[in-house]
Amino acid sequence: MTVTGVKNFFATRIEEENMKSKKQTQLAPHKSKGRPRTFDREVALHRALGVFWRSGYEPAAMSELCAAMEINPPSLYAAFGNKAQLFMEAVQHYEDVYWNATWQRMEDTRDIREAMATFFSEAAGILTSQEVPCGCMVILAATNVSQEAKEVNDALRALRQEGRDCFLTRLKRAVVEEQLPANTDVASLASTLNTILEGMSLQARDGMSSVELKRIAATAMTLLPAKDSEGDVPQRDKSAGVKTRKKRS
Amino acid sequence: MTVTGVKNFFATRIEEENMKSKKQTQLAPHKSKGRPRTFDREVALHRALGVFWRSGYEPAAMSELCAAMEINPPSLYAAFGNKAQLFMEAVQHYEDVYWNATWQRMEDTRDIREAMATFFSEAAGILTSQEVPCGCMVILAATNVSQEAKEVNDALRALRQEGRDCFLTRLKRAVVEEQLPANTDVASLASTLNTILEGMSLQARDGMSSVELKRIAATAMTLLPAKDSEGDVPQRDKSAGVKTRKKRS
DNA sequence: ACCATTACGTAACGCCCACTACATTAATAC
DNA sequence: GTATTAATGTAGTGGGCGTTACGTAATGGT
Repeated sequence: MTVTGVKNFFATRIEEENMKSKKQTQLAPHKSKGRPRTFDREVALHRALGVFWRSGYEPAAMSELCAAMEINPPSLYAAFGNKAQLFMEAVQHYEDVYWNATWQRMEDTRDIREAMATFFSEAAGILTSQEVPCGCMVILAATNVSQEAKEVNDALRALRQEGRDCFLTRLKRAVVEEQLPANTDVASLASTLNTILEGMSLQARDGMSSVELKRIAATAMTLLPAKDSEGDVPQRDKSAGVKTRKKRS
Repeated sequence: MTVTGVKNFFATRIEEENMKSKKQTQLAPHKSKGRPRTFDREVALHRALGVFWRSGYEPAAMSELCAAMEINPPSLYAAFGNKAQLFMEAVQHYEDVYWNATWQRMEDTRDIREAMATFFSEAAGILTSQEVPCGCMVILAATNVSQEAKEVNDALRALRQEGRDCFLTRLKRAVVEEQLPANTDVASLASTLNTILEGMSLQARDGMSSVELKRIAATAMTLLPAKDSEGDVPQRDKSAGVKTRKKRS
C-alpha cells in the first residue's frame, strides 16, 4: 500500500526470473534448463535485508552481504543484479514484512486517536525489533550517501513522502468523519507526525529503548486536537461516532 | 554550552599549535622557527565544515576537502591531524557558529512557550541555511557510518544527548517557575521535542523549505501543556508517575 | 550421448579511499 | 653566512570497494 513504485525505480532488471517462476523458491521444480541454484533466493534476500538494515546502504559491503547470504559474488550478481537493485528489493521486502500491516491497521482503525496511538506504538516496536539498534531502514539506510548513490536515496525519499501522505489521508478522513475539528491544519499535522516518526527512527538508532519510544509516541498523541463538540478546546472525549469505513487495498 | 567535550574525544592531538599560538591565524607574527603556513587555518576549517555539512562525514573525501580548503594533503594532515580530528574540530566550529547562540537564547528567554517557539523557528532557519539541503550536521553527518567511524558517531551521539538534556533542564525550570503544570512529564516532553528537532533535520535534508519546517515547529508547540490556572487537570496523565530523571550536567 | 544453458567457486580487475615519503622552500636562531 | 625547524607540492603507498573473467559443474532438451 505504502510501497507502490519501488520495483520500478530500477527499470533495467537483469533478473526477470520471478516472472517465469513466481512462487517457486527452491521447492517447486525448475522449468528452465541450466544448473539450478543451490540457495533459497528469499532466504538470501532476507539475510541481505538484515545487513542493510543494520549497516545502511553504503557501509554494507558486498563481502559482508555475501557472507551473510552464504553465497559468492557471482551468484549474488546473477540473482539480484547489483548492489543497488539488491537493496531496493530488500527495501520492498522490508516494507512487506515489517510495515505494511501496521500502515494498513492505521487505515482500518476507525477512531483516529486509537489509530495513531496504535500505529506509533507498533512503530516503536518495529524500530527496536532488531538485536542491534537500527531505526527504520527507509528513513535511515541511505542518509549520508555519496553522490553515486543518489538514485537509491531518491527512491527512499519517495517512500518517506508516501508515509507523510498516508498520515495526511488518514487525518483528512478523520476530519470528514468529524473526529477532528473542521479547522484542523491536517497538512501541518501530517508533516509533524511524519517528522516525529523520522525522529523516533534516529532515536532508535541511537539506542533508545522501545519503552522510551512509546513514551514519546504517547506524548506526540497530544498533538491531535480535541474534538470540539461546540466550544473551543474542551477535554478529549471519545464518544465514537464512526460513519464509514473506507477500505482501500 | 551544549558542546563541552568535543575536543576531548580525540585525546591524541597531533596539533597542539593552538596552545602556543592561540589567537594568531595569519595576522600575528609566528613565534616558532620554521616556514610559516601560507593559508588561514580558520578559513580552511570553515570550508571543511561546509563540505562535511553538505556531504556527511564518510562521503566527504579528503580530495574534496583539500580542494575546498585549497591546500594539499600534507598541509591538511600537518594542521589538523587526520580526517576524524578535522571533522570533530569542524563540529565544534559548527556548534559555535550556528547553534550556541540559539541554545543560549532558549535558556535566556523567560517565557517557556516563547523560548521554545523561538528556538524551533531559529532551528528551522539554521537547518536550511546552506544552499544545498543539509539538515543538522550533529544529527546527520555521521549516521550510517561504517564500523571504523564509530568513535566519531559516538561523539556526535553524546552531543545529541546534550541537546535533549538542554530541553529537559529548560522544561524543569519552567515547571519550577510555574509556567508549566506541576505534573508535566518533562522527561517525555524533552525527549519528544528532541525527537522533533531530529526529525526536522531529516526533513530539511530531504529538501523541505524553511517555511514548512516552521509550520511543523509551530504545530509542535501544541505539545506544551496549557498552564493550569488552578488545580485543574490540563494534561493527560495516563502514563503514571515518571521516575528515572537522569540529572546530568 | 551430446549440446545448450545456467549456476558455481576461484581469483582477480580497476578504482577510489585515507594517508604519507621525499625533496624543496622559507622562515628563525646563532 | 650556516644550521635548524617547519610547511609545501609532487607523487605516490597499501588497502578496501563493487564488480567481473573464466573455467567447471549440474541440469534439461533432443
